[in-house]
Amino acid sequence: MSEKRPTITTVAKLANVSVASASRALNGIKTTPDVYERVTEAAERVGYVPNAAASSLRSRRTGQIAFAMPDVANPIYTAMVASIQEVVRAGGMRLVLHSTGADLDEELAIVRDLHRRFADGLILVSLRLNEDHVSELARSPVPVVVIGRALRGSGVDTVQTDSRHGAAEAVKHLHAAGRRRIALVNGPLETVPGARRHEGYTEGLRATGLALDESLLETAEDFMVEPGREATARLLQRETPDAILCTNDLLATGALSALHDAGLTVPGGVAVVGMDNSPLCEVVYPRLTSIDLGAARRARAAAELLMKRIEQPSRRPRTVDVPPALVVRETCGATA
Amino acid sequence: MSEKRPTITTVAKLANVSVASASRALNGIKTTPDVYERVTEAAERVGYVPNAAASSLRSRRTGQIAFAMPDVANPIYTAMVASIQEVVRAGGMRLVLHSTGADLDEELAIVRDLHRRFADGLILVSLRLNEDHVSELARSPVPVVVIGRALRGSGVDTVQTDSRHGAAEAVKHLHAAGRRRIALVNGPLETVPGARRHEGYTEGLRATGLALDESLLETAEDFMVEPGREATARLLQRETPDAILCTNDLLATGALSALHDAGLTVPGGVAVVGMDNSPLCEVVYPRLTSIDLGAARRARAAAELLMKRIEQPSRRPRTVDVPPALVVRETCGATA
DNA sequence: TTGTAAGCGTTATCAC
DNA sequence: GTGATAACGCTTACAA
Repeated sequence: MSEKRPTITTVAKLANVSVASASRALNGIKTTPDVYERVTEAAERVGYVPNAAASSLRSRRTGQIAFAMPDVANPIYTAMVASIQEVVRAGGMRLVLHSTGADLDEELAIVRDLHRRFADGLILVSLRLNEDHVSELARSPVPVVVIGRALRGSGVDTVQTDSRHGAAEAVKHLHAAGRRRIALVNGPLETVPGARRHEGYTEGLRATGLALDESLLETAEDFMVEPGREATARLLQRETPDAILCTNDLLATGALSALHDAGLTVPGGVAVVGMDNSPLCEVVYPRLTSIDLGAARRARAAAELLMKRIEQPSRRPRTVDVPPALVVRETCGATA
Repeated sequence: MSEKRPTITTVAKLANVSVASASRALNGIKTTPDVYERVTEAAERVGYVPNAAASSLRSRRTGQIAFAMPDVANPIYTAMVASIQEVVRAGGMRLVLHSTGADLDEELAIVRDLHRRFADGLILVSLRLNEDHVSELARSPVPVVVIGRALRGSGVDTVQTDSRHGAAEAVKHLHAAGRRRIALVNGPLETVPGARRHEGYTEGLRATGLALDESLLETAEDFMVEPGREATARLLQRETPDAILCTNDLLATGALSALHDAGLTVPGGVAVVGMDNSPLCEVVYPRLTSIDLGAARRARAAAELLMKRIEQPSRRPRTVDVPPALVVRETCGATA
C-alpha cells in the first residue's frame, strides 16, 4: 500500500545503471541513447520526482527567485508580479513572494535572509533603501536586482525610471491645458519616490513659471486610496485648486472620490493626473490620465537582468532606464 | 578576504561544543544555559545563517507554503494573497506563488510538483478541478487545502462559499428593487463558478417568478474586464435589460463601461450587481453593489487550516463554509 | 544533557 | 560515457 517514495537510486536500480548515470540522463547530460531510454522509462514507471532540497543542497541552485515588494494589494506591484512570473516560469523557476510593508527593516531582513540560500536571486522593489544600505546588498550571497533608485557602488543591477521627470512632465501638461493652481497630493516624503516626485513637481512649476504655493501641498500617510481621499479632503478645506497631481494612481483614485464628495467636477472643475498608469486608470471614473512609469517593462527587465546575472555572475552590473510617458485620458483636458 | 560561509560546524567549533549541541541550541531544544549562551554568541559572531536546503533535506520541512491561483492580476486573488501572506509569515514561513491561468493542466501540474517537496503544503484556488481529480489530490505528499468546491473523498480540507446562493440573492435583490428584465453576464460555463452562478441566477428567477429569457444570457470568454465589456456590448445590441448580474466584479466593471458607451445610465436605466466585493467596487463609478463572497476570510481560513494540518496531519478533513452577503452600493437602487 | 555518527537524496569528481 | 564515491550542511537517533 504505502510504497516508499522512489529516489534516484530506485530508478538507477530499475534501469540497471549507476545513480550517476541516472542523474545525468535525467538532467540532460550526455549519455548513450540506450541509457537515456532506460532511465527515463524507469523514472516514468515508478513516478520518480527529484527531491528539491537534496538537489539544491548539492547543486547550490534552488530554482527559486524571490520578489520583495512593498504591498501586495497595490495593483502596480501586482502587475510587476505578473511580468516577473512570466520570465521566471519561462526559465523553469519558481517565484517566492515577500511583502515588506514598505518597511526598511523588512527590506533589509529579506536581503539578509538570502544567506539561507532559499532563492537563487532577489528582485527588490525598495521605497526606502538608500546608499547607507549598499554594504548589505554587496554582501548578498546571490544576485540582487533593485527596482528603484540606482545604488552606486553596490554592484547590483538596477532598473529605474525617472519619476522626478515624470512628475515635472505632468505639471507641464497641466499647465499647457490651462491650469494654474496645481496642487500636489504626495505620499510620505521620506520615501524615495515621495522625495523625487516632490522635486519633479517643483521643477515643473519652475519650468512653467508658476510660483510654489505651500498651501497647495498635501501629504498622505501612505500611497493608498483612503489616505489619498483624506489628504485631498484636507486640501479642499483650505483651497480649491484647478488641478491635482497625485503621485500615484491609488492616491488619485482617492482624490477623485474626495472631489466627487465635494461636488467638484473632473475635469471640468479640477483636472487630475496620477502616476503609474496602472490598470486602475481604465476603471475609475472619469478615466485617469497618468504618467506611465513602465512598471511591467521594469519588472520584466529586472527579471531578465536577474536571470542573466545568475547565469553569469561576473558580468558587470547594469542599470536599465525606463523613461516615463504621459498617457492622456479623461481626467485632464482643457479647462471647461 | 573571501572567508567561507560559516556552517554549523564553524559555530560548534567556536563554541567548543558538538554540532549536535549547536543544532539543538539554535533550534531552541533544551540545553544548559551555558551551552546555549556560547552557541548563540558564536553564531552571532560569525554571522551564521542555517542553510535552507540542508535543513529541509534532513528535517523534511521546507518552511514554504505554496499558493496557486488562476490569475495574479485579479484583485480578488491579490486580496487572498495578502491574507495568506499574513498567516504564513506569522507562522515563520515563506509564500511561494503560482499562477495557473485557470488552466486545469496547470492546476494538476502544481499538485504533482509537490512531490518535489519544495513546500510543506499547498493552498489551491481551483476553477476547474472536479471529482475526477480527487485521486491526484489524495496522492499529494503534503497537505492541500482547496478553496473552491468541496471534493468529496479527497481527504483535503476545503474552504468554500455558496456562490450559487449568492447569485440567487442578487437576483432577488434586483427583483425587490423593481427590476424585471435581469440579464446575466457570466464567465466560462465549464468552470465551477461559472456553472454554479448560472444555476443561482435561474434559481433566483424561479424564486421571484420571473421567466428565463435566453436572450438575456451572455457569456464572456474570461472573468475579466475586457471580456465583460465585450459580452455586455453584445447583449445590448439585441436587448435592453433593466438590470445586469455580472458573475464577478471584473465583468461588472467591463459592463459599466459598455453601458456608459451605450449611453445608458446606472442605476437609473440599468442596475448592475457584481460578485466578489473586491476593492474594485469602491473605485469604479458608480460604486458597485456586489455579493461579498468572503475572499479574505476564505483565504485566511484556508491558510489556518493548512497550518493546523501541517502540525497534525492525521486530523480529519474539515470544510469551512463562508456565507455570501450582499453589499449594497450605488449601482443598484430602485428604478429611477 | 551531550557527543558520536548515520543518514537525508542529490550532484560532481574522479578514475576507468 | 560510465560507475564508485565523496561531499553538500544539517537534524536526529542512539549511546554515553
